[in-house]
Amino acid sequence: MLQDVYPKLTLEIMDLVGNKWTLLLVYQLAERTQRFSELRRNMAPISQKMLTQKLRELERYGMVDRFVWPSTPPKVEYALTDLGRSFLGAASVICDWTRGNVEELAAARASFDAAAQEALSAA
Amino acid sequence: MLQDVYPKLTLEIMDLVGNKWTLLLVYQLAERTQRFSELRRNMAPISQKMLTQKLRELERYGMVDRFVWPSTPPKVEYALTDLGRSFLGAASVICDWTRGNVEELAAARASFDAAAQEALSAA
DNA sequence: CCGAATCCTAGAAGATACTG
DNA sequence: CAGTATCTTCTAGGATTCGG
Repeated sequence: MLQDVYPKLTLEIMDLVGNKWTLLLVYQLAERTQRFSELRRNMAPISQKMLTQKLRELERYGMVDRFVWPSTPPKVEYALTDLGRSFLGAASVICDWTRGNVEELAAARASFDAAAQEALSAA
Repeated sequence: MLQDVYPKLTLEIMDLVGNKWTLLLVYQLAERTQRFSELRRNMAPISQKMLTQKLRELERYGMVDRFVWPSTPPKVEYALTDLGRSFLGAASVICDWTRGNVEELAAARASFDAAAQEALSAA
């Protein structure tokens, strides 16, 4: 039965992609290993707190590796793991789907909103 | 440049799958056309409000069709559109990925949490 | 039966200030 | 440089009530 299998699964997926930054962060790290400050620039306007938090989450999921260079000033690099790259492969399918259907989605929304507007003015 | 293309895209994706119910609802409707009350049973413990809200969203995105039978008592059926089925194809790739890696993800979390715990007790 | 309207709360996310 | 700590704001989501 579908609903016995997917509830837990979808909740797991929400943890992975169900927020504003995670997917974008994975895409960013896919380009190359980056330091914290680089990431912050490239992910602007993300806050320090959010970036730290999302990086920890991804590290916890085994999708990102964290390398600390014990120097002064401190230097920390983040890189995608194999699991992270594997995830990116799957996630990019929806990204591509969305990109391929972005106009159709926009048209559907516009049509829906227009109908709602008309129903409103009819009343 | 990646970050010029994907921010808007990922936000669009968050609208689609970045919440607790949407993905599961699409999976549920993929099985067959269903009435509101059927859906509510099958999606338990979803609230009426959430179900209505998510159905409207999906309808607005052109992924779900809504058929009203003007009878007493009222009867309303919901069905996936072609676009909805197309989306399901893309979304199922992440679902399958997650299902295929659920143990690896759990192991990574356990390992991360154990390390954090150890660091804590060392202090 | 289907769903709109209202109220309420937990947790997500932002802003700011401070530290090794 | 790479965080942590704290405070505030915002919103998703649940509970409940009412209507056609």
